[in-house]
Amino acid sequence: MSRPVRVRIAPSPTGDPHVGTAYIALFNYVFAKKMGGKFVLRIEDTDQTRARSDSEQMIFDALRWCGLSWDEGPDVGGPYAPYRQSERSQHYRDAAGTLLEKGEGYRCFCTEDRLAKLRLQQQAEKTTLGYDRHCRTIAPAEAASRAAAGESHVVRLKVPVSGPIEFTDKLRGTITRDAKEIDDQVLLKSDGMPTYHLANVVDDHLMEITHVIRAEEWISSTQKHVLLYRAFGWEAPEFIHMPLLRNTDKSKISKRKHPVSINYYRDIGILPHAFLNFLGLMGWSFGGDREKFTLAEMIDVFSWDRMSLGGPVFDLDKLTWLNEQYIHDLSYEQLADALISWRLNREYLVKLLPLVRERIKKLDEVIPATEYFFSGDLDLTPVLPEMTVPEVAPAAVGKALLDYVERFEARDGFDKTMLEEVARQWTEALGWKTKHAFMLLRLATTGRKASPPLFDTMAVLGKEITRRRLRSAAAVLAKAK
RNA sequence: GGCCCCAUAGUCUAGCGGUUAGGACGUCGGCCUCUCACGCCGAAAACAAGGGUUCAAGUCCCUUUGGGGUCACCA
Repeated sequence: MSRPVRVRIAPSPTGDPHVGTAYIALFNYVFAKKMGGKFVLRIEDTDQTRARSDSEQMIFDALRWCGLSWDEGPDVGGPYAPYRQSERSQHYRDAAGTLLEKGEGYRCFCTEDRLAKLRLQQQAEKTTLGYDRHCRTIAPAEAASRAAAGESHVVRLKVPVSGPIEFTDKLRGTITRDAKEIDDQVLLKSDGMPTYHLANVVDDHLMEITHVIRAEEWISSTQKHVLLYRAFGWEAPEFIHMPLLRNTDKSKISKRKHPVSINYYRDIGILPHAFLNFLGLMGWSFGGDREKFTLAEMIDVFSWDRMSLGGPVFDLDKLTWLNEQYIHDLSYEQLADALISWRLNREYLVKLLPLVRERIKKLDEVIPATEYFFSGDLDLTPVLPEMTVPEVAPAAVGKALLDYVERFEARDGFDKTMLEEVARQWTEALGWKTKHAFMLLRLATTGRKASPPLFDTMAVLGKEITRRRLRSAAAVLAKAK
């Protein structure tokens, strides 16, 4: 393959900027730079039910904070624009039309209800799961007229009934699955939007992506993508599936068990270089016992044969140690700058001073009064005895805290109005007295019985710190007796 | 459960047929020191199991076990 190297990171704007996105972005970036190629950022926002309005910008900001930049993307443009899938609908509709014409795809009119029943039945009979190809035999002309009459439908891929489908993964060699294990994947949803499978193949082809570097979780659907390239008559890119970052229990890293937002690491005072360096240690090694290295050095020596494939556990202790090394290397001037760009700045002070001005009599009181605004994790031991709700077991109190987190996670943004609204609904659902519920939140988020107004405080602390403190409190309570 | 991926200390990893299995985090001990931290020195700690192949296996092959992923009109 002599085409110029083009790789992409394709995050979905469905929540907070994910550490896995940074991880995969890093390796895409490094490989692109190593090969003198281009690194593209493409937003995969085809799921309108899950899309969050503030998510896309947070992804840009978070990746830039890491020190990664892209040659083409929604915000910087480029020769293959647009880079937002929601703005590329016509491409996917055209592609689906092509498949229909070629007889490689077909319209499916099955209702969600029918599919749900089918799934239940298959579970009961313990037969292989998957679509039963009910609509595959409808004559194309009939299907076309039903569609023209406005009947709701999707477009599915006509997967071969059997036969081995294989592809080569650069890190793992040939991976084979039999077509009979693969069901007829939905390509175009009834709302006219493509699924990931269609969109990524169409876009990777149109954007002339040469190497698809993505997480291991995609391995099992790669055969579908190969089938799609084949159906279109397009050359498939090379596939490189990275290992998955893991929780301490080895499962795929997840927000219930581990901080996954890049912003969390930023907010607790991890330096971007340390963060990127640490991600570079996950599954990859520099060689020669070297653990501390810059992005430029990583690019310089980069090679895929230094990858190991066991899923690496994201170890906060080691990240913290590495961060310490970076901090100690900083000059005092640089450290001052780092602190200022972190939280010791006018912007943050202006945010929190409205909460403390009435509470101080002399300037010297501001630091002690706001200490928890500048901390990551708190030591809750001193206030643990206070963290009770009458008639409720500590473990249940902890669970309730988790429930509150779930509730605000489900909402856009992170402002005091939303936080209070959610808290009041939550309190009511629990049947607790407001003063007990709110004191609990106060103790968990500030470690103190007295604080500025709770929801203002949470808003200033930010989502990451707030979430982490509430989860930590829940964990402590779960262990309490 | 079917299919697929993976497998060196608690964790991140080096190793690419012949090593006393190396480094790092963490843990423990000591030194340094006005305290703490840093730093330095040291210790415990690993090739999942069983079969092959080979003069020789952590390294190659097979099986088992274990872990993970995936089975959506989510990505």
